[in-house]
Amino acid sequence: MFVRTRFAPSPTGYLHVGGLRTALYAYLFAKQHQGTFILRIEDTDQSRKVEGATEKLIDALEWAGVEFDEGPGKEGVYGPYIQSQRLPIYHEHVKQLVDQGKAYHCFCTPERLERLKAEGGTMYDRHCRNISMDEARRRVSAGEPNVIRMKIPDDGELQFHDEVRGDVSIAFSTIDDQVLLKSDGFPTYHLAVVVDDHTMAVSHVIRGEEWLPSTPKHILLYQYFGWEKPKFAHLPLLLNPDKSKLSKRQGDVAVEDYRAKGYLKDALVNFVAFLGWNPGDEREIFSMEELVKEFSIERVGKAGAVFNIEKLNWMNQQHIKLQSESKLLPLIKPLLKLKGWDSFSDEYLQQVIGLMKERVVVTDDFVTSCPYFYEDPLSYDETSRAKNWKPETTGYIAKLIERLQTLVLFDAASVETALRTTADEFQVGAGKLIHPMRLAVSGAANGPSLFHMAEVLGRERVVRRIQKALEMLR
RNA sequence: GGCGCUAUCGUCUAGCGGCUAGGACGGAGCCCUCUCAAGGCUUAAACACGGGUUCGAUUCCCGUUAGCGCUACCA
Repeated sequence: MFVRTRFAPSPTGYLHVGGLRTALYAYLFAKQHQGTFILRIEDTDQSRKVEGATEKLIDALEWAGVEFDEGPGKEGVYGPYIQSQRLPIYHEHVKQLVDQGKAYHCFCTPERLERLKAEGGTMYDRHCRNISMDEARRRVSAGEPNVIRMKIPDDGELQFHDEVRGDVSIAFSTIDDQVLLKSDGFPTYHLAVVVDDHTMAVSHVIRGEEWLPSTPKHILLYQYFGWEKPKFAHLPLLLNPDKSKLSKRQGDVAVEDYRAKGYLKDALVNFVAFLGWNPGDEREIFSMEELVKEFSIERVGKAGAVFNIEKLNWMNQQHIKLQSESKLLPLIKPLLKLKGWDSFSDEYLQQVIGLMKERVVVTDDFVTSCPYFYEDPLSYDETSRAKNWKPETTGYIAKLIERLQTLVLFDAASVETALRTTADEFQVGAGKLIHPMRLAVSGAANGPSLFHMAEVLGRERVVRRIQKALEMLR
């Protein structure tokens, strides 16, 4: 099968997670069939221009690992890939339609259109459809503002097959004479999408469900042009927890937001892939490579899916656990730098990552949940102090620190032996020393294994912190 | 309002005529344990409603209801 898919966002300033999923599905489908994945920028609305939006979009896609083969900056024979740079192509095509009587100039003013609507009209009344070609040409050359509308048949219906929804049919009587070319000379989405998908040889149009109702118009255009139509697949929407269309108001929707919050690209990609698709068995953790191998349009669901942060968190945790310390390291270093903690060796940090990997949900946690790996405790957890630092504790710890100072090898096993021996001497449980020592060394009530933590921190820090705690906590 | 799409635990979902309706997240409990996690085990929790078709419907058909989408010279 010859496959070319595309992701065709309008440059709004950021990549929406729903857009990420649409792009991902189109990408997975193309890659799986050794096809081509195209990025096309749909910027035909001049009033909605956002500076730098395309760059941000590309940046987010690249971060996520959804790499396009053709698109802005990767010009192929089908370019340009930015619609505002393709105006002549649209003009040439729409002229053809007008000449063939499949579209017509409409001179109705915005005021007239508004009046029509105010009077209860739900569709354009086709007022300009009957203007003769000659008159239309005359008025156009006289400079009268106009748009070009496509003629929709009076009756009948259009049926088409959707790869995820099956057969869909819509009566022509419910479809408006769609504007194809705006008065500013820019095409509307409907014209541009059809012309571009055809001229770019797109084989499968994979897009959001919001486009389903206008697909008949698009198919009619393919017929008007005498082109073979691509296959269509309309994806279910991503929803807010209250089931409304996923929006900014109810949380983060930009891919950049999740990136900034410390989610791994693998986790976000895995998660959005599973919003509307599953492999049919019980596996859930997938890499991009596995998704490419296993994805299938047939298994894409039809119902909208709520974007559930809790599950994303779990998935991120799973992916962090799977990631090696060395892969995680470059993700953590910039975060440490922000805190001014940038003097640690890679080796030390990888040990910290090894201990923390199973206890974090986002990468920020490697920094914020365990400051004790980067600086001496500034305070001590009050609850733990009240519970674990009794009057007799000072004596135990004082003895323990002596032993720690004389250890030949300061590793987890030796520290543990030293602590348990001390506990035995005082005839108390090891817990009577473990908890106070943890408090002294980290200032926190919980964290990784105390003995391993001690090994990673090293004798110097551990001894220093315990001595300080002995003064502070007595 | 019109048109369209959709409908299994709270959430993501499996199921493609016969199942004790399965899994995952989250919740509860237990185990492990130096704490927190991780992990293991157990548990509560769903077929929107009403008609058909059928020996038999979660599954097929038709309604109803609900949700969502579209209804721009926005995409």
